[in-house]
Amino acid sequence: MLKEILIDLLTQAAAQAQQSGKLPSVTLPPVTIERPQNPEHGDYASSLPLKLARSAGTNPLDIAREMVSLIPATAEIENITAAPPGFINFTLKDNWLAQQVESILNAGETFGNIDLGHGSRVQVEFVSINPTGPLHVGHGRGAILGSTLSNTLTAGGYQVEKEYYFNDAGSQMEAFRRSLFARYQQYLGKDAEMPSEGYLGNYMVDLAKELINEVGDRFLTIPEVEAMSALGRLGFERILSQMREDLKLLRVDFDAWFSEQSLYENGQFEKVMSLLREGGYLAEKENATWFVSTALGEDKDNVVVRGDGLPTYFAADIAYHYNKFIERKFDRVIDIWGADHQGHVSRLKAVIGALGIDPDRLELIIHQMVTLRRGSELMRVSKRSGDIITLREVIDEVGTDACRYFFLSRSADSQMDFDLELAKKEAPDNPVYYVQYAHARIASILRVAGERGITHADGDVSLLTSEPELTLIRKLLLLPEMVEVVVQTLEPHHLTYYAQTLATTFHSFYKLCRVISDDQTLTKSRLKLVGATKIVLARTLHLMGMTAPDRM
RNA sequence: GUCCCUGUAGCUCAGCUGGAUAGAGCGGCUGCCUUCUAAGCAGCGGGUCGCAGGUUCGAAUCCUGCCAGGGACGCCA
Repeated sequence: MLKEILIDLLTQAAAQAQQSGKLPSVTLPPVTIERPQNPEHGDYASSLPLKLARSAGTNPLDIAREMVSLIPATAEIENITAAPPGFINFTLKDNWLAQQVESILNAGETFGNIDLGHGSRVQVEFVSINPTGPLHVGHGRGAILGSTLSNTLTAGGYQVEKEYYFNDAGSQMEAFRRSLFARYQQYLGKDAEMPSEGYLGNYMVDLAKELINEVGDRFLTIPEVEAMSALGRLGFERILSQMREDLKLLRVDFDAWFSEQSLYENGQFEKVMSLLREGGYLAEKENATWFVSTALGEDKDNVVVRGDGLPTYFAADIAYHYNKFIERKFDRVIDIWGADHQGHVSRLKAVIGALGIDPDRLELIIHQMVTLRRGSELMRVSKRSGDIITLREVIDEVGTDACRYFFLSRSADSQMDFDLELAKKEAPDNPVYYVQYAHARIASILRVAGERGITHADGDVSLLTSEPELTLIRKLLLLPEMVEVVVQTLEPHHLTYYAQTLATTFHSFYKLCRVISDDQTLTKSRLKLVGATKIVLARTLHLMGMTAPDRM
């Protein structure tokens, strides 16, 4: 990429300046290249002279001028200037920019790919909600974050595996089974009490009715423990498949569904516990087994095996992460969690460190909570109590594309209100349609050109010299840099900003430059440009998991 | 009490590994459809970047304290 070339040029110029004694031999700070916000400052800029000035004890502008004089001419760069107080600005050549249209057309949907991962294996684990009830909006946020990030990591040269971890063991599952059986009995006219920690939502009643329609009352006639377990299994499978459907509707899919239960069945849980025990990280106290994380600088110790002999969620998670890193040998693991799991981060990092795994290989994305409202009315989102608005209802009401865009346009760090009324009311003005409209407009131009029998394979891109054309090309060329930003920060929300500015640039170009005109050669050149723009818009939308419609 | 996230335009939010006049969308006000989609374009107005200190040539961005909102501190997950 161009950025690397510029960094090389700067590094060499600095070294040369030092050799010739024009610049004191101080250690070079990391050479960084920025994109200036003011176009008058060129396409790229570096503040290296300003950073060098302190240690060198010289005037930054003098350093900038000296370095500028040492940077050789290249095919891409029109000019390099030193600007006060000590920036070096690079401006690209118009004809080089124009030629990039051909590169984009040749690359097609691979344009934007940039090999940062070199094929290393990264696992992205997300959603991973207990299959004890329907998904709600908060889960949707994690789902869209995860799927978009995965798409982008793939574009960034990583081999990505998307995984859903489901807790089919443990006390929540137990509470689910008992709740479901209670509802089942109640609906069949038997007196049964809901467990105190049970799932009270109406969906459990509906689920019980559905199952009765399917299997009748036969679970009343077999031993209760057996009935509960079998019925629970059916309910669990039903909820899991509903989740899959909801996620599919959101265009979120997974490569693997990982069962917590499997960790106990294949002995991995025991193996990890004995490893921790051998390492001296476990202690028996208060009738339970503890991971002594205080010895590793944590605030407190954590129970791994409870007094009743059952492992805690934390213990299962330890085994699960051991499985990810040691058994399956992922180079990097990214977990996406809601803010309510924040407190779990440091102890999990501590324990994988204790297992001899570099904690930096585990990266956590914690997204803040989502509150759902309809106007000023706050909607319930909790699973255990009462009625909820499900993710499914939100998708049906708002639509997949708008939903994805809405979740993606805010950083994971900010808590958000999902206002159904607003989302619906603003649907036609939603930025997602603005971006898609740009794509549809281009499709329309290409359609008209086709109808008129205009072929443009022989179009000459060097005719693209006007300001709106070059501005558009510059914007197109940012896509690989956006992919790089998202891969490095793990913040997919930058994509929405890019999509929006790209669409703006195109709409503006569209107004100023007529594509299909009497000038046949220019028409062909511009058809190439809008063709390239269509590719970049589509790619950006696809990275975000959205559709790129040809008509609107 | 401790830990994490947030506080930027009327509203919703970008910008935060320090850089050159603080941005976008929505809303408000003005213009623009004989020609490829007006779900569009151009322009105007709008800001003590929560508050107070500090570091720096330079702070919305980094550090400290305070205030406000959200989340977590469980032998739940």
